[in-house]
Amino acid sequence: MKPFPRRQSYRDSITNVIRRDLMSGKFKCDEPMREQKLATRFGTSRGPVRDALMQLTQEGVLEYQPNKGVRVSSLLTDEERDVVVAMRLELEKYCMKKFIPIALEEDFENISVLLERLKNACEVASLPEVAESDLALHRYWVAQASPHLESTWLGLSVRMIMKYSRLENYDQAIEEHTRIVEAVIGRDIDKAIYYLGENIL
Amino acid sequence: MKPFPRRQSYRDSITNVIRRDLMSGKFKCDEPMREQKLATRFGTSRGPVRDALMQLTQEGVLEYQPNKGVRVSSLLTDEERDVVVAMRLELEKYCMKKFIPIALEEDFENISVLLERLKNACEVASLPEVAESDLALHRYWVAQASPHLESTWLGLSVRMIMKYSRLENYDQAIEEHTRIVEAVIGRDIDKAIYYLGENIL
DNA sequence: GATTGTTAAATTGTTAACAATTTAATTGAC
DNA sequence: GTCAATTAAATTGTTAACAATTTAACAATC
Repeated sequence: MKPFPRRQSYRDSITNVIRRDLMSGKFKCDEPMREQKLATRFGTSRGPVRDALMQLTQEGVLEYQPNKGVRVSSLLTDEERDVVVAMRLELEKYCMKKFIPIALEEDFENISVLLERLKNACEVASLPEVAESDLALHRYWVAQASPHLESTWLGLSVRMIMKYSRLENYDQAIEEHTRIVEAVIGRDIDKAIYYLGENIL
Repeated sequence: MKPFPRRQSYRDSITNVIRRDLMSGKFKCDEPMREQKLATRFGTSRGPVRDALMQLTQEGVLEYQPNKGVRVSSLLTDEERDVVVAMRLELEKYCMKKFIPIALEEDFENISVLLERLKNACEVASLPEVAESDLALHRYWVAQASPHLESTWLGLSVRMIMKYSRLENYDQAIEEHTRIVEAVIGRDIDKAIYYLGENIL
């Protein structure tokens, strides 16, 4: 028996931190991401940093050029964003349809916790926290319904948020997500999907 | 002045080779991908191999578990595949709409070359070649219309092909793509999108 | 002053060695 | 013989050094 199951790998924690920084606009667009600089910041070698940068490149928030490293990806056009929104909605609707019938009481509890976290973040008005807890909530039913498509979903969602953030309207965010969660717990698929459509745009 | 512009990095070439192997079913499902084994096969160290495996993980064709490496991802369910197909079609329709008005004569020539390559692959009845040239053709207008969404498109397309390959009907593949290309060269957006919808499913 | 060529610095690409973890094999007790 | 604990092997995670490439600085030429 092990004292602790395991800690999150450097790769993942670095990826998450950088992604959060990107979503909260900490880096300018087209700004190059220097491996060594990040490595010293995180207190590791360049290896895990390279892994993280690569993962974020695949998610589409960074752009890679051979021998030149990665830069912050230029934002989607409005049209491209519309397409991304449509794809994400298609995916998430499917997951919701799948999730509600198989959800357990435990799932409802977990979702409630995530909703509370989102509310707190909104009240503190901390944009990066709001973005993260928003994604964490949606991610829950995606992961439960279709782990295969979780990474696909993440890529779409992060880019959607980066392009234009409706998140800044905190009251609305709370209201929308409360409605969704209520519908989920009431196992009302149609209602849940409807509110999802109002939230994802 | 350099003698040669530059060769493709190990990372990319290894990624492409493994992806092709995966699409042509060279690896069994759930089979673990050993880094050292692949490294010796490609004559490199584990570094570039790890990069390639990570990229394919993000595309969704491999699955990663911390400290356990990656395995061939289990196939999508029929339902999941339907969702992926819908998303890819949404994306590719948009690209086609965008591409046709801005396409140059040069683009038409390139597309024709890609179509010929596909025809040849079909006549030789080489599944991996067919899959690759099929993707290369579609990829062309995606990359031209929206480089931002190219990697998103690639992930969806590869998984779609892996799950169930209509490609084995070679005559049909030739016919479908010939129709699409003709519509593109005739700058007939509606027709191109229509045939696209018949091909992507 | 602008342009080209050359050198130096910075950055990424790759490698091999070492650390940590997981998996397999072996041993020992019952 | 079965099961658990221990050891050994295999595999992944991380690091630091080196190679290749790009970028910047600088000098030379016109």
